Amino acid sequence: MKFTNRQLDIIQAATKLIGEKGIQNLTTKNLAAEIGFSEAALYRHFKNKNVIISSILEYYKDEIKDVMFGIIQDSTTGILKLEKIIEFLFNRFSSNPAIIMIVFAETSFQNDIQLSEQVHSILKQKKMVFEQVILKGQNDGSIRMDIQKEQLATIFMGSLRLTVLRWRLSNMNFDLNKEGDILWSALAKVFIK
Amino acid sequence: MKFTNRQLDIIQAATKLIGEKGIQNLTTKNLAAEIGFSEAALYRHFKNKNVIISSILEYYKDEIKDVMFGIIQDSTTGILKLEKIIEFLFNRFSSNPAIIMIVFAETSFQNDIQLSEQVHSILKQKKMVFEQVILKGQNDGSIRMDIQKEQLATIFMGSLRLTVLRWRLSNMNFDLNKEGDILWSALAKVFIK
Amino acid sequence: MKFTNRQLDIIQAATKLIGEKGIQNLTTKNLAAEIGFSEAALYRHFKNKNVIISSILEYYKDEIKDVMFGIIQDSTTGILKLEKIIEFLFNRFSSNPAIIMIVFAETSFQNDIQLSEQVHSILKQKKMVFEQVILKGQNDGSIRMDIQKEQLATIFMGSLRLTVLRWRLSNMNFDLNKEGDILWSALAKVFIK
Amino acid sequence: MKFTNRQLDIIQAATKLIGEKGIQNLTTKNLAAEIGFSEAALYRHFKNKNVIISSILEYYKDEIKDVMFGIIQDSTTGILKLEKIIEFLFNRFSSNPAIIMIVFAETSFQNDIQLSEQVHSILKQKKMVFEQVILKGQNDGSIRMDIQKEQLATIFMGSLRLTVLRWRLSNMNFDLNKEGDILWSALAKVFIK
DNA sequence: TATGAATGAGGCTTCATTCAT
DNA sequence: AATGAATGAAGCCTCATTCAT
Repeated sequence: MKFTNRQLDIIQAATKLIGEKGIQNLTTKNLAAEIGFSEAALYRHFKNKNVIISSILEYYKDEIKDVMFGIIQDSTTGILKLEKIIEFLFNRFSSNPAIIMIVFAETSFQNDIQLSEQVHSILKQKKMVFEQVILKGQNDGSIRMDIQKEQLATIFMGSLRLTVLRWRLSNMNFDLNKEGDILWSALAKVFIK
Repeated sequence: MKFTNRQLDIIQAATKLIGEKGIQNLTTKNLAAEIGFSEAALYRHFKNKNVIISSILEYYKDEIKDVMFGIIQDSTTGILKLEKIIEFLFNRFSSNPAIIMIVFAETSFQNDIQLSEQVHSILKQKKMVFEQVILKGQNDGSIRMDIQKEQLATIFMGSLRLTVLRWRLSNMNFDLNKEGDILWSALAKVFIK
Repeated sequence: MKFTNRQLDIIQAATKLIGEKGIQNLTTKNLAAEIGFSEAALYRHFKNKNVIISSILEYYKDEIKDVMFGIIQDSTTGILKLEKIIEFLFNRFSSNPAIIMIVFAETSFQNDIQLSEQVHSILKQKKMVFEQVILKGQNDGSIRMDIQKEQLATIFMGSLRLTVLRWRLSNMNFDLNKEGDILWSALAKVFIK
Repeated sequence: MKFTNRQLDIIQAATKLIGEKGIQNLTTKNLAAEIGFSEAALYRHFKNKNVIISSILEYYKDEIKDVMFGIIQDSTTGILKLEKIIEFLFNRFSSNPAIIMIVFAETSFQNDIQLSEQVHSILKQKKMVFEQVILKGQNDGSIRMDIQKEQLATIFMGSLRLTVLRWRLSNMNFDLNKEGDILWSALAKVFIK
């Protein structure tokens, strides 16, 4: 196990707080109150607040990575993998909106060099995964080859992110899964050879 | 004029601070120090800090809007308009990276309802502009019609945003304009009928 | 003239501010806004804020003193003088409630030794006036002699002050003049021989 | 217990500060210094400064109420109750002058609607207690009946308050208990049938 | 493991006042 | 006579963190 139960409690509570009002809402006071114990107790489980944030990032990175690798291995063609991934992600965000602000948190941690680098590294890693999937798709003939995998990955991730962001900003007042379907039917036309 | 000179000084200094380390770096103390006067002096020019942030958002909204409308009217086909816009934006961000964190600041203001709505409204407005441009492109035959303008706008804005974000996170260690060209050649293939 | 016109404007505006929300509401900013000019302008007319407060105290001391001396000389018996005075005062407070907080401001200026002494001196002076009136009443046979003038003055002033205070605290939601009449009919029974 | 020990420390220190120089002297900085810990520590014991003030008011309201009810039940006739009460109050103020500014603080909180109402409500409650005592005195024949209990209460409380106020303004340079006796002998003559 | 108490640093804001124009 | 700009001091409050119990 990477985290103790108590640490998982904290990660979950922190996710909720960030999901509600952004990182500025993640104070030790709010966090302790959300969990239902004292602020001091937090320091039994994590060295400091930055380690908590860092752990949150790791936690969701792993969680999403695991599912994505499952999808990648199960699906046959590259284009199908992308379809399954987008389906999973929109579903995940839809059922747990709080994690959106963490998964797309790149701009939130400029403050702190170490967190900023961690966040950048996670983004690069995700991009590489998508590029590999797209490359396979180009090789298996399901994805067009006249556009480089890097640009297709940018288009895929970028439009996905923006759609999810709009959903958050609208206070989730449209059906994200439906919007995801519509986006995918557009992306599919764009990606197919 | 919408703002006094001193207000423009403050907006510029605030932009710099946010550009460097995010909104958490925009404190009254840092801001006053950046401008070179006392914290109290800020309050002669703006009612409070939220009004400063709000003004920054308005300022860059207007600035970018003006140029975009110029481009929209000058260029002939829809696809050319998009090309000019992307060129302008990458150039703008490249020459003044600080504004990136403001123009893409949507996640930064969840804290504050009013700012959050302002930021959402700006995003919606931008999306509509892109949709109109795309619609014209579809009517003039320069842009494909088998994908709805809304989805094309999402693809356009999303991939543009993600590219710029990666540049920031990489500490601007690649040539944003060149990357913009590459992205555009991909998008062009995607958009053309 | 003791004060210039501009100084009288300032005294009047300050009275209004204090009347509305107490001395804590008398800030240079509020005062300037109330008058309709700049804060800096205040310093053309008064050396500083304490001098303004001091002037307010003097102004109303004089104003009330003048009327009271008129009453004292006009009326015949001591008891009639008291009646006229109480009538005048309740009428004055009723028509201009703002001055109540100034005329009864003794607890407001503890902060500042000089103002505190000024306020004490005004109170002592008022008390002496009432004692003289009562003494005359005792001599002319209209006021009982078995209680010392000092105690009768305390009873008179004290009950008057408390009645007016209650009126202010109730947001002036009863008829002060009527309540003054009722109080006076009680006091008259108490004072008469 | 209504308050923790630390809260009582804070109430006591605040009382002292207000007693010395009025509410304007009750700043978080002064208060923390008086107690001997940091400003931040205050906020572990009270939510904010207004709650501190509110607590002070409650504390002394209760304290005085308890004693007064004891007196009311012990004494026989109405007039005797009044005598005991005045004796107790002058003694209390004499031995702890700081609380005077709190018990007579009605004009100090106009600034704040909630405090202002609290202070008004306390005053009304006290008035009612005195009116009840007086009513009993009128029924048991010890207090005159030709003046309404409301007016007698005003006379009683008003003259008491003014006497105490004069003592404070004079920097306590006369013997308050002795002055209380003198006042009472006057009031007794006034109240007795 | 947990907490109550405490704190230094810093947050935003208002205060009365000054000064050049 | 008046003002716009500025300021040092101070206001209230929250932050992340520590430590003794």
